[in-house]
Amino acid sequence: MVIQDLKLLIQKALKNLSLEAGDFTIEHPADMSRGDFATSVALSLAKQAKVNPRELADRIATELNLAKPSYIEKMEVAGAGFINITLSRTFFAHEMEVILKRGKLYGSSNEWRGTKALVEYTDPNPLKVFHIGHLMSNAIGESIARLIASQGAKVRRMCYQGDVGLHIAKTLWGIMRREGEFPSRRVPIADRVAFLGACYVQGSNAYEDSPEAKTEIEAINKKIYEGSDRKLMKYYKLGRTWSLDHLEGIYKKLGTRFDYYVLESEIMHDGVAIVNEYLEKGIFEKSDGAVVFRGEAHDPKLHTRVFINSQGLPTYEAKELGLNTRKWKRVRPDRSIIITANEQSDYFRVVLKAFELILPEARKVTEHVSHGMMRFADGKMGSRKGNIITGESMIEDVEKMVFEKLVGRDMPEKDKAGVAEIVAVSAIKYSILKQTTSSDIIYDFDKSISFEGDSGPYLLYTAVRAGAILAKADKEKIKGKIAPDAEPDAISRTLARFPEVVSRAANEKAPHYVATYLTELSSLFNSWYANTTIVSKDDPLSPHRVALTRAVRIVLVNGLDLLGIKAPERM
RNA sequence: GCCCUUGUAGUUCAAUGGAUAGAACAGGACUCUUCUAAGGUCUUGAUGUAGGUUCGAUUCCUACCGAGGGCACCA
Repeated sequence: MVIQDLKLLIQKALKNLSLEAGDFTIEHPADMSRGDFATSVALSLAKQAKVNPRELADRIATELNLAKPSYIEKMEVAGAGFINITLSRTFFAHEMEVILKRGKLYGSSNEWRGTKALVEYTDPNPLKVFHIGHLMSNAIGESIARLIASQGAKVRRMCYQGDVGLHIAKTLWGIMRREGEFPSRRVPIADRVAFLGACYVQGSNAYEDSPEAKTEIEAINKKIYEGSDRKLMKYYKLGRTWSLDHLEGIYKKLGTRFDYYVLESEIMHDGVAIVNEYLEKGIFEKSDGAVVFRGEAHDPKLHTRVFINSQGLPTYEAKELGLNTRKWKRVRPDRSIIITANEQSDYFRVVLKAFELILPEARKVTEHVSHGMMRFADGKMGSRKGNIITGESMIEDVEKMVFEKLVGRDMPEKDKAGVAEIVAVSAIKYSILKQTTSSDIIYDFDKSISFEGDSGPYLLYTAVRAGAILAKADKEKIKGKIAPDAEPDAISRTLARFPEVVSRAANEKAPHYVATYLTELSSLFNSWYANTTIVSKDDPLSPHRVALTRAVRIVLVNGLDLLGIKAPERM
């Protein structure tokens, strides 16, 4: 990448001037008209050199210009002592050719080559609804997986599903209360799963409101752990199968394919064994009949957590140890990334500290990436009210809204449902991925998800438009051809930055850099589109414009793909 | 009480320690005989408070104020 070359160039110039290079950065000027790159190295070195920054910048610029490579148009001093660097038109002509040539591969690199990365995300619970948190985890995890894969990492996706624990017992308690209503196989799967979700709500409310119910639910929990009650196990296994089948449909819609599925029930015994083993070694201790880990003994910012409860059952903590030990044994990743909501951040700090004492080499490669929660503009949606917006209902609602917009569009009726799904998923995913993953998302139920402006559909619309232009160019037999002497415009300059944006997004596990970038590119393209006739038989500039349009389309589609968003042909 | 995260236009979000803090939505004014108007053009408007570090702070540090989350047998 150019940026590395520039850095070397500047380092050499500094050395020739006998200046200590130190750590300096090369950035993009806020205003593109100033140049493609800028460095403030003169400003930071001025003090050491005991000269005024402007003079120093002049000296550095002069030195730089002595060995100016051909891909640079000019390097000049501006402002208080910035050195602005503008790349040459041949550079951009070449870069545009690279985009057209690499196509789908443009933006990928081998920065992460040799790294095997395991990404765990989504993590829904069978017998419970797929809620918005799972949607967020899925959107973010999928995008991070794609980003690091694009940089050459070998990526494995894992989904960890909680099929044991108190939440399951709550659902089963509800089922036992409504045994007569238990749906048959003839009922559509979505309705069967909705029944399970309703049973969970009932059980969950009862658990909090009634001490008797609480005791009953705890007893059910124990029975499931032991597998002792035949009737209970029948409903449990049936419900679990339905849930998992149903979830599979959601993953497909969202564009995720997992390489590994791990159920809590598969690793909980491992978790118990690990805790018991290290209980003897003194890492865990008994307290009030439970087995706990004293986090604060290792780090004052940590706290005590229960790994095995006083009934002898593993908590989420013990299972987590089982899971991560299995990851290490089965997959042996170089990077193990776990994506969950930030309400689990402190929990993970404690559990990972325990894990560090048990399997240090595995802990070293494990990191927890937390994302914010989705909150609602019109007050919180309490899960107890039963009228919560679930991940599924959200997709459905948005799909309906998109479908309505499609009425009267020049498009075959049979294609509309598919397009509505793509557009709806793009709207939801973009709204999650456009902002820093760590902060909460405010979901305004009245406005719902915008299809205008800074949105997923805006990006799709831009890509579709570019596609329509290319189709027209084909029809009129205008072949795209980059003009080597074309004046580089904001679009080409922006296009050429794509690989850098992707690399940064991957390294920082921050998809929003890509989302923001795509919106900026779309805005530039739409503006250009509005006052430029791209396809025009008589215009000698047309082939260049068509080629540029193709490059825009390639980058948009590639960028959307990195966000886990499909681009439709029409919309 | 302690810990974590977080405070930027009316609202929802951007801004690898750099130059004039960018968008979108909402409001106002325009814009389809032309490649998809889910578009484009113009327009009003912001860094919680007080210090500190720095040539330079929205960004780093400290305190305060506000918001969200977490802190033993849920996940």
